[in-house]
Amino acid sequence: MAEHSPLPPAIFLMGPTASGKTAAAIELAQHLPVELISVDSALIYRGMDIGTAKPDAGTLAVAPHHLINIIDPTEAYSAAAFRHEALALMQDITSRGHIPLLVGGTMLYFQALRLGLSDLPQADPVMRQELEDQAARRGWPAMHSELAKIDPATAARLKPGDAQRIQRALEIFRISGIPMSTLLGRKNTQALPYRVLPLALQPSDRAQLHERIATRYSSMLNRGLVDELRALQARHVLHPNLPSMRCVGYRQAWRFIADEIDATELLELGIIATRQLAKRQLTWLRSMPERIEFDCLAHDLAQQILDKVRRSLPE
RNA sequence: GGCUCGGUAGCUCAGUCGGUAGAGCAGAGGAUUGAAAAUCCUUGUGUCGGUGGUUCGAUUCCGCCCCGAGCCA
Repeated sequence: MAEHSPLPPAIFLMGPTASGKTAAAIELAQHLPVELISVDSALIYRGMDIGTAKPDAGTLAVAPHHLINIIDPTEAYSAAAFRHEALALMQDITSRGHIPLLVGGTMLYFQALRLGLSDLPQADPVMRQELEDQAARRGWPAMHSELAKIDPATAARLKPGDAQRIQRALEIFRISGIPMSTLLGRKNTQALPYRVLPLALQPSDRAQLHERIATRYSSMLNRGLVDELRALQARHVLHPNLPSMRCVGYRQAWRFIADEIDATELLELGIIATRQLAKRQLTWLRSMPERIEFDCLAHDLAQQILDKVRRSLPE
């Protein structure tokens, strides 16, 4: 461990959806020389504002967030792209004498930043389509057996029903000729050159977070989530399988517009999907070592975080 | 008031030709390397509405009662 080079500080503010991350981050930005980087796989989309609970223009003017509104809903993003861009931004911010404050709920992105990613070939839409077509003919279990022949370790790790990961493993092999497990096994320590303060927002009472989620989703619908999606559909060529259209809330709104579900189901299913998202995010958080926990239901959450950050970053 | 159909897991329901019951959803837990707000895995004991009767044995058959929906008066 090279703890002699004084690493510059960085703050991670991680929490499930509806935990009040954004409000806390904005509070910090008003008192400390921080710059915000959004760590959120949904806030990246331009035009997807209501359903992603994106801070409004006024808020963004006061507290600018990097990595918000960077691509159209027709495009795809990735953990690798995030890592690349976030690292560059962190360097810029640090060179300006500021502290990078990474806020969000996409835990894979946080992990990719902190632990790095292996050197894998990037996604190839043509190859994926090919694999998709083959799977449609032969079924995913057959694709899983094919994977078992070329990469037994990965096949053993993946469940035969996990189409997405089986597809990725096959894609990696067909592009590079090397099994995914081999590539993942290569030494690849890309330690993050920052002293990270990992703050985790978790609810002391899950039921209360669930209520907050229900209220918030209901208000998203009142504020025109469905119309927002209609506008996007008019402006772009969209498909329900696009990553953007699989975002919680939008997926359900799509089904409502397609007349598959009624307004009652739209509300109900959207709330359920959001709760399940929060749950998955909490699973990630629990598995993160050395996190500093806060109860996101505390009324003085922002103040607590501010105090903690001040104590941890002696200038 | 009479008739009919219902009352089984938090919800929607299946089922037991009589041997105390199981799916989907929800909830909970877990995995997670270029789609991650994605994708996948694990996890089901509940006075089978109540009460009498028949029976070795009733959630199942019969009687009565309660509750809900519908139809007829």
